[in-house]
Amino acid sequence: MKVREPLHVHLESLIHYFHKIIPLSAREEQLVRELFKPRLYRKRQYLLQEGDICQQFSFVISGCLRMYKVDKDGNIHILQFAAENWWLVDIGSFHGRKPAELNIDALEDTLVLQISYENLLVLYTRAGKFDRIFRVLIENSFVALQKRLLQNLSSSAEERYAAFLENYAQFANRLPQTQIASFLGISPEFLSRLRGRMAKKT
Amino acid sequence: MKVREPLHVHLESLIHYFHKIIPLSAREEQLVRELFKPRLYRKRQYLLQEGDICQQFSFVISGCLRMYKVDKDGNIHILQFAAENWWLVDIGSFHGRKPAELNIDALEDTLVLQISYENLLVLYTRAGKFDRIFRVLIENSFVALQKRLLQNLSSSAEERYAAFLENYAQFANRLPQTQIASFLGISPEFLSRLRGRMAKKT
DNA sequence: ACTAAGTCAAGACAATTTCTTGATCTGCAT
DNA sequence: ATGCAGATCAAGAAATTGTCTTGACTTAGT
Repeated sequence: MKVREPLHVHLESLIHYFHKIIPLSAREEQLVRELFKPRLYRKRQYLLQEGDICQQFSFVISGCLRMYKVDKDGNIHILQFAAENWWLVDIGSFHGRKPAELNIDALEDTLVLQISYENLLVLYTRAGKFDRIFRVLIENSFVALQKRLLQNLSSSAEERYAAFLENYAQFANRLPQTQIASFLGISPEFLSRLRGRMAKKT
Repeated sequence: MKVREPLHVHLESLIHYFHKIIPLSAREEQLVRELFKPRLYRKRQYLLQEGDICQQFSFVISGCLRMYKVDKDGNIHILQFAAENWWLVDIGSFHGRKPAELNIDALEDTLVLQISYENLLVLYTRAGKFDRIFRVLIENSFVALQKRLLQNLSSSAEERYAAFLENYAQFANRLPQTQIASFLGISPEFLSRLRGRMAKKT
């Protein structure tokens, strides 16, 4: 009985990603290479479990993650998906250094590049440019989040699903519908009916 | 979308387990309740990865774990399974405080109670009785290990498999045969043939 | 009373994992 | 040099698990 390929991977996608925000010097690239570590999570594995302190800021190279909250009844509510070139972290726990209320796990086998809290501080200290870069990242996420909240407040399930198909096209054909339903905040059965209806219309 | 039962679980199985070895006082029970933490690992999730220092001594509440070594050719050799009411830890790494050569992962979704190295020291300091309890635990494991080694040195694959069926009956119908083969040190194909043969005989 | 949406249960499909078998190979002991 | 223990590789069958859909019924709001 044998086992898995090695974890030797492209920091390149990440460097390229940063470059698109602000070009990096050779020294800064070097820092990135040193401080981000690749790691493979297999389907269903946790990156973060409720109650633990979130130690890693993750950039997805391949695969797909989800971040969710489990409520008192055991229902799960998905806050975010993250696939190739997305970031994922429980910011509250990571920056507040306190136990997470959220969970993160893998929906597919997923390769990430991670930087630990300590190393992120090092990165900020040694190259101020990353303050800017990460600010931009967070701003983008913030805007997306607001948009999503607004969507939820104002639209019917059908409208939200339609919006999802537009804004998150990459996920629509990739994720099980149970997951999409949980992201939209409806039951999988109802989503199935919605899809039935919508297919008829067109 | 719902999910698994909550992690609030029977410390009771563990307390009961200790009681069978030596009765505990109320204060000692209290220590156990404080120092052991429940945690859910999903199928295929690692509890310990080669190179990391083993931080936790685990008691299985439900599910099943395996501890194994990966050799230079990438072959895996299973040293131990652990199901309900079994303990599992890489003692070398845990007590030696040095990088593990072994891996531990979950063969099923598995709920464990874990005590960290630091807390185990606290436990020993605050209640000497646990020195005794854990000595007994280790002794038992040691004996089982010796027995298994002897078995391996002296028997054919067929005999070893027969012995496995006797001594580890609880695992035989529960684990995939690939895992059993790896535990016995034979190929899954050969195990399949052995089973074929043995079925004919009877 | 109608609509949006939920729950529960069952069946149908799809995908993944596990088991078996055949063919072929190696090493060792007779 | 033949026979047996055991390995490897490939392919298909069988079993298990995960996903999607549908029907029947319920609840809450307008």
